[in-house]
Amino acid sequence: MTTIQDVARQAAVSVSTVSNVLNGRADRMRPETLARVEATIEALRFSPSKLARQLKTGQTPLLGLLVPSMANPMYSTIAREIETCAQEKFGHRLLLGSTYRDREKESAFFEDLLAHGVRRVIVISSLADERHFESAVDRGMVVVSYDRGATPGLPSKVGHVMPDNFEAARLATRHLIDKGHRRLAFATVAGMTMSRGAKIAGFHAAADAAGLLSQARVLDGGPLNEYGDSVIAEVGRAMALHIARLRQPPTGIVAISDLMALGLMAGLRDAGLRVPEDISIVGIDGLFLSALSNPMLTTVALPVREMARAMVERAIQPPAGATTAEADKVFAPLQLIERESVAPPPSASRCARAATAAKTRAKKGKAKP
Amino acid sequence: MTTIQDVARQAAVSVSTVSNVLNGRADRMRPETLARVEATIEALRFSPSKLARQLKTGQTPLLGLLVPSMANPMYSTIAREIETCAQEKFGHRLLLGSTYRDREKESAFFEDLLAHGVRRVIVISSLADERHFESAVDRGMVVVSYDRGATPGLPSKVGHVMPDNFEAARLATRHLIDKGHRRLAFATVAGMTMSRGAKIAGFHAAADAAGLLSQARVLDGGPLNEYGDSVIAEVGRAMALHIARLRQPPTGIVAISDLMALGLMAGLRDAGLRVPEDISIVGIDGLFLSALSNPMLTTVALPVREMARAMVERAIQPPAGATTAEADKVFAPLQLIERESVAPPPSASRCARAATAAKTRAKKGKAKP
DNA sequence: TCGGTACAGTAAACCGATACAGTAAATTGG
DNA sequence: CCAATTTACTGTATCGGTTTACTGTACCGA
Repeated sequence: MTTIQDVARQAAVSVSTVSNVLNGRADRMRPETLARVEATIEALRFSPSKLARQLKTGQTPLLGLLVPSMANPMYSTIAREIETCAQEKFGHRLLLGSTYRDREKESAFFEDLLAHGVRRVIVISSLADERHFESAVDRGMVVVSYDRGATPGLPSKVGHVMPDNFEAARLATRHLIDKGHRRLAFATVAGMTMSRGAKIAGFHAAADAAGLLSQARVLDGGPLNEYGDSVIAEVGRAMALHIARLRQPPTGIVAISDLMALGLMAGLRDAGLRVPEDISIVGIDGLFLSALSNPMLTTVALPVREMARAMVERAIQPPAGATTAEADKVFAPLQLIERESVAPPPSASRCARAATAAKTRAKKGKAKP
Repeated sequence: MTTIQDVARQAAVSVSTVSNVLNGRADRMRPETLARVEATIEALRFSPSKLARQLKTGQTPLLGLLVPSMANPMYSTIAREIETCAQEKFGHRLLLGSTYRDREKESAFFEDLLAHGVRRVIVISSLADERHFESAVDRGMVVVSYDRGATPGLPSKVGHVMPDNFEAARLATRHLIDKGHRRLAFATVAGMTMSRGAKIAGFHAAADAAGLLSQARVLDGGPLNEYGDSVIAEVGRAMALHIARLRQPPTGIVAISDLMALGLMAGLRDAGLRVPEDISIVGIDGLFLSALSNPMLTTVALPVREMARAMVERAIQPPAGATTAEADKVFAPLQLIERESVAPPPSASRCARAATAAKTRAKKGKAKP
């Protein structure tokens, strides 16, 4: 590899001068010197080692990104937006890691980033405490966290960006209510996100506003296994079987995420129930994949690109004094995308009929008369 | 940040000794010195700067990974396997980039990697020529490419790992033929992968073996737009509309990828055709998402983990003399996963009936009597 | 007692940049 | 005309490690 010394020698100037050229301090030299150095750089196809530069300046154009699993389409979508934004606006590349929601892996990643000199990280995590983030901040890192709020009252050192989860769930739930549903459920998974609470609150708020609180229940699919994320759909699938066996199953279900909704739909079908005729489903996320399902999933789309931009900006250009008490950035522009997975609930009679039919079909789940 | 000097001072030894401890040269010192240094490292929570180390050694524990788009579930699945393997087996982290199948972005990424001192890259690309890879190899990089073969005859400097695409397509096609299909099609997208050719050949080979070559056609959905990848499904969807309008539509379709298959199924449904009753579909990839579709997609699963492992190994521990003529690594353990999207073709009479029915349903595509 | 060999550890050059202090020559001012 | 300033550079310490060559003992056999 050609170095700055090679350029200096070739152009018959000192390395300092070459360095000045590289760093845009052209005012300190004659135009002809500048031209000569630039020509030499061009001729030698010289590109300064970011490494050596970083060792001296302590700055590296790298952004760490921690996700529970890249194989989860929601996270890979966010990751792509983050990467594009970081790259195009700030010339940063991405150092990516999957944590499988494991504290050890998460800490190890932070240590590695520190050792690599990376000082800005965006983390999507569900772990309850963020002390390991804070300790990283103490060691000079800028940390931005997605989809978790600061503990109220406690000023946090890490930035927080999240969608308006409360509103998203409320919107989804109200859509169901507007279509006539009375028996509602919210389908979730233990420990999946920190935002679970806000979504459940939104679900309850919508139910309450319609006087349906007593008929609104939260269904928990239990904790995720190690491979964590692509597997959420399987949890939804299993939960659907449980739902189908209920004496009074809900007629409208809000899923914590699109992947969960997709799993739920598959499981309902396994159980011989039809969506939306027997049960309506609405997701939260707005994955492009949810437009491909059968029936096409009705969902509340989150402003992914905007949130990605906000995270990157907060990570790379932290506002002054950002490390002390800082308001969470909440993104509101939610969009309910009405597709096919929601319909009015079955009438009482139809409902009974459906239940009978379901039992007949349950043997081998081809949902056709 | 604490440095090696801090440790040396604290432990009352020279930095060389600390360095020796760090690099496992314990034989050069008394056990008690070793213990003292180790204790100090522990106490100071010292972690050597990978940066400084790399500047000296020229080695960095970073692996570059270039994909067309992280939002494509197939690539994010591969990426996850690559990351896990690189991390667990070699302690390498991933520097990830999306290229959107753009030559400029691809070259820029290589330049950046070089400047960052990263010397090993895995690239998933569809660009026709790999000259920019080769030039990177000349500058000291180890490049491994997925899903493209070396130009036969020309010894390549880059490693090649790929599934047995020919066999995958052949398997998928034969499955259709075994189920009684005669009118076959292969659904693809222009420029999507370099492996298109092998898949088409496998498709033709299976058709030929059954004497069906004249009834086997290749359907091309045209080139992808800039956002490239999550959009393949949309191409499939559009293509389905075209297929539905054909005078003699195929009864069995092999899709170049699962995402394409998913789009095809959605589009066929839009057009009022039923899968598998009217048309059977089989995908290639084995995405976990394809188990969630309705009907569940029959697909040929690729050995993702094994391929990921091979790529990582080839990138991090290149065999001696690997830069000269090297055989492509082809992975054969393919698995046909039979699910619901394939059934025997409609009989002639049923077929006509279906066509009529399709027209009736075509207004608003609720595929139910 | 001497030369040779382990042993235990150190000093210093080096990796490729940046940046600050310094310097020689040209220009300016009074 | 000479000191002061500006212009246009250069020399070198520095970032935080690794590594090679070297040093000073202690021990050994002859």
